[in-house]
Amino acid sequence: MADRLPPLTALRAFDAAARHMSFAAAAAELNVTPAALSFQIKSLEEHLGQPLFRRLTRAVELTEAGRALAPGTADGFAALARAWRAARRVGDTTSLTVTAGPAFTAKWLAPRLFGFARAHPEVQLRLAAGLSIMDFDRDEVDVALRFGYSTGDAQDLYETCLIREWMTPMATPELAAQIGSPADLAGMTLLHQDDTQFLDPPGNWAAWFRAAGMAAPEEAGPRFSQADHALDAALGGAGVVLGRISLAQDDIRAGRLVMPFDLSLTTEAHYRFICPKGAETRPHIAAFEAWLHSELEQITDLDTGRCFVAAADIAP
Amino acid sequence: MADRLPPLTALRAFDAAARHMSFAAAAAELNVTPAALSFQIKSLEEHLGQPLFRRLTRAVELTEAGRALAPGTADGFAALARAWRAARRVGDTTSLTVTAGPAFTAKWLAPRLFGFARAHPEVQLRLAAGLSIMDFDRDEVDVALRFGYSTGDAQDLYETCLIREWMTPMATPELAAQIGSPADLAGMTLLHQDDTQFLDPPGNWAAWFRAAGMAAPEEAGPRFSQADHALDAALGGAGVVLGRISLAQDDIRAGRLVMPFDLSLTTEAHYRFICPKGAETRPHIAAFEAWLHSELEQITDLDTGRCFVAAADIAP
DNA sequence: GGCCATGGTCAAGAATTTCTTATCTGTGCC
DNA sequence: GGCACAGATAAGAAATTCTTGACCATGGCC
Repeated sequence: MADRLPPLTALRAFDAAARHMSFAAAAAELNVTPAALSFQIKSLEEHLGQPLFRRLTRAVELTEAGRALAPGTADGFAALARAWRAARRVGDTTSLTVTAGPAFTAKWLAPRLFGFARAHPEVQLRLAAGLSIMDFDRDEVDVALRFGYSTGDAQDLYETCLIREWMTPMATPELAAQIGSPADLAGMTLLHQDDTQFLDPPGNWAAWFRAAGMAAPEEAGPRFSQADHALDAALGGAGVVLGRISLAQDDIRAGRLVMPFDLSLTTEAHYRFICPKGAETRPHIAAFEAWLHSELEQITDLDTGRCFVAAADIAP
Repeated sequence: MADRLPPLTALRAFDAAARHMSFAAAAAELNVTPAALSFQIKSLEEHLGQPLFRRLTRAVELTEAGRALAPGTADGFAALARAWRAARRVGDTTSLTVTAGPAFTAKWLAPRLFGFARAHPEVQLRLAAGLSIMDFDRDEVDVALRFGYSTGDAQDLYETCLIREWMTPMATPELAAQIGSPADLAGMTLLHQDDTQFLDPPGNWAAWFRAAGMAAPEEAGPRFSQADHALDAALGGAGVVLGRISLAQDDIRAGRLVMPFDLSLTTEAHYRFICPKGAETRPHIAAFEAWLHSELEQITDLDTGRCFVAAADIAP
């Protein structure tokens, strides 16, 4: 019984007092009179059996017991507040926070967001670019768009596949004019990106050259940690990139980049739409998913006439 | 203001209900009637604006909002409970939890604990061997004994130096009989330990040989992650260990190990007594610290007649 | 089919907690 | 000395939380 928690209101009063190091300020924060706060602290100290604050003449300071208690209450109430915000978000159909990788955000999502905003003016969309965010409650995110393999072991997640990705060499029209056969690439600057490197099998130049039936030239040329930077470099004429179609779509259609070969590398990795199970039925999330699917469908035009080789089939 | 926390009693009721997935069981845990619990949940749902549980015929299940809230409340209340236990511990003068490294626990602390228990029968001592434990509140530890450098930047810690450590070759009397000069060691099995390796400069065989004015023989021989295991191996006649005097004290006095050379390596690293600032005045902690100091004083006998070289002075 | 046990809900009044008002104390500062 | 400040105390008021003693729906059992 001695381990059971003391009255929570008293704990909260202590937390506020410890944060402000002032009973008066804490009382103001909690919208109560200083007298009430003083009473709460006193009752908590009685529960504990020893004082938590040392009352100095016009300030208070924590006793050792108070110092032991304060960080934990701060953590505890912060966790409760975060949880409560997460629960409130569930009922909120006016704002929608989406996290996606930086490359996809820059090259695909951001340019199209205006379309979604026009179709759904009632929804306030917020983007959080980054790869690491994955705790929906903690990070206050509603939807995650991720490139990779479906783990399948996430029980409480709703997950759908958005598009099948494929990769092929891409370059500016001027540069592409000098390319006749895959062998020509050996003499050119190849741009590498790290973020398809982690795939197994990796979707990199070596894999593409194997698919083309030739040995890969020595690994050289600049490396980029983000695919969009590699693509931007190619747009500037810096070299040939093994581009991801999802990211390059707009540049291809606009003629800023061309694909000199039909040969395209496919991979088991997909773009996936992920949200907490049950969230997919909330109207604004359902609307966003539907919009994504309809927008991404257009990408399949570019599939026609291409020759696909799966990275898994040509693994060394 | 919508972000402000709802009534905490209601949150706690929800937490219990979510953990048990049963209102009746939650009510029993909190020592209230099911009606009271039902009322609390309902009031929480009103605060949130949507239901947290779906009431099935003879069970309840969480809604999406409930699933978003539940893990956070569990974390939050666990943090509060931990903090409260930590605060209670401060007023408790009957039990004392000490953490020390595994080697020091095995070779020095544990054999002497009986003496402390006899001198202070009112204190219940608990040992927690391990190197990683350092959060006094989180891990519910009162005192830590650590070997290493004083960081000095820990504002809210009380820290005193227990002993100056030194190292010298040690072996069984039989094995030591074959050792005349440092050069003889080259042909023998040297036992290595990893836990003085991290020191800077490291307190290892290479350093001792440098101090002895000769090149270290090739790094060979068994390695131990814990110093007490290396010492135990030496006691079994497996080889020569560069032993730490604090750990070997008893074996040296008993004649189970001998030190064939006067040459001893000292280091800037110390054994330190560490506790939260202010805790050092609590009677049972003060008693323990005093006892440690008086016990460790005896070790200085072994200093007489030895030749000390600081590891820092002979760094390569 | 009827009955009972189970698990949750509701409403009213009781009990307890929590808050306010008003007054008081000690200390530093002008 | 007197004032302002920061907190403490006491008594009564307000709010909350709880219990009692109903009720309801459902599934299993005889």
